[in-house]
Amino acid sequence: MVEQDDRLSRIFGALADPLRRDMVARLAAGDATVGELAAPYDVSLQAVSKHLKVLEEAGLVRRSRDAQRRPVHLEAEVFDLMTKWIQRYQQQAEERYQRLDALLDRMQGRDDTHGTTDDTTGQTADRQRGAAG
Amino acid sequence: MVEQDDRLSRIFGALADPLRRDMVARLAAGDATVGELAAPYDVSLQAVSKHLKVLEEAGLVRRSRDAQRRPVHLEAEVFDLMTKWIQRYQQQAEERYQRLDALLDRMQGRDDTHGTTDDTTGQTADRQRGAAG
DNA sequence: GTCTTGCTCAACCACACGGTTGAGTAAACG
DNA sequence: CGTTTACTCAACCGTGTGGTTGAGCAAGAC
Repeated sequence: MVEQDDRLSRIFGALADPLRRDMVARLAAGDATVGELAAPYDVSLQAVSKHLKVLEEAGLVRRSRDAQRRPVHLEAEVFDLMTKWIQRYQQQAEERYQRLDALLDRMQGRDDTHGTTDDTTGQTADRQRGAAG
Repeated sequence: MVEQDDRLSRIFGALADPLRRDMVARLAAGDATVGELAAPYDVSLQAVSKHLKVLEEAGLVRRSRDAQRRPVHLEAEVFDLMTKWIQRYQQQAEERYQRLDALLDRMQGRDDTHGTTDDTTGQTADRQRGAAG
């Protein structure tokens, strides 16, 4: 679990950089060499190589060997890991809204104690600490 | 475009930290105050406050006011932005695989010279497709 | 062999990040 | 009023990140 936690951190961290995100976008269209990836940008080849290392350590990319070239390949499966994480909490939040709406409806229909809308979730407490991912 | 680029960087950057990801997970279950969020962790309240600022600037979270308390609320819509970004390139990569597969099938049916099979994308290609296939 | 190409590794530098402590602020409580 | 609660802001500090240049290495070209 902690292992995947670290993996997610690497993945999100890797995609936090616009240049790296750009590279991922480019690689989605097809494999490319380091030089080709570096070409559109105003940075050194070494910098691009570093970025690729970050992407590789995050498991987003794989580097192979072809003579003196280093073709880079996008590892698309990693996206699933992110999507799963996101959807989990997105769904949880949505369900909470639905419960909140239902509660508000019921209160309006029956009683009208007072208008403080917050605190309706059983107050801010940690009734449900299902954290960790 | 650039504006959203920056936004995505902030979002991914915010989620690159396991503690912040944990907070998001907690907030998906319901709003909480800073103190409540800080409680489970072994860091100072100031550190947690800083983390919340990062999440806020990424648009993942909103802080309001309730007396001296600062209830934190998860802004779930942001997930859509991420999901869109991910799915876009995920889909693009998958389509590429399908095209590649189709090409390889056609070649096996006709000829078997595995010379320059690649280049279906116009980029430098190497025809190794190991993982997600 | 030597040269060139395509890349990585190493060292360095400025700056951002995550943590700390200490001080300050806003609202409730006595 | 002063105290307590709940927090933010400011300053500092070690470490990580993104950039640079310079050196080195593997493989094809000559």
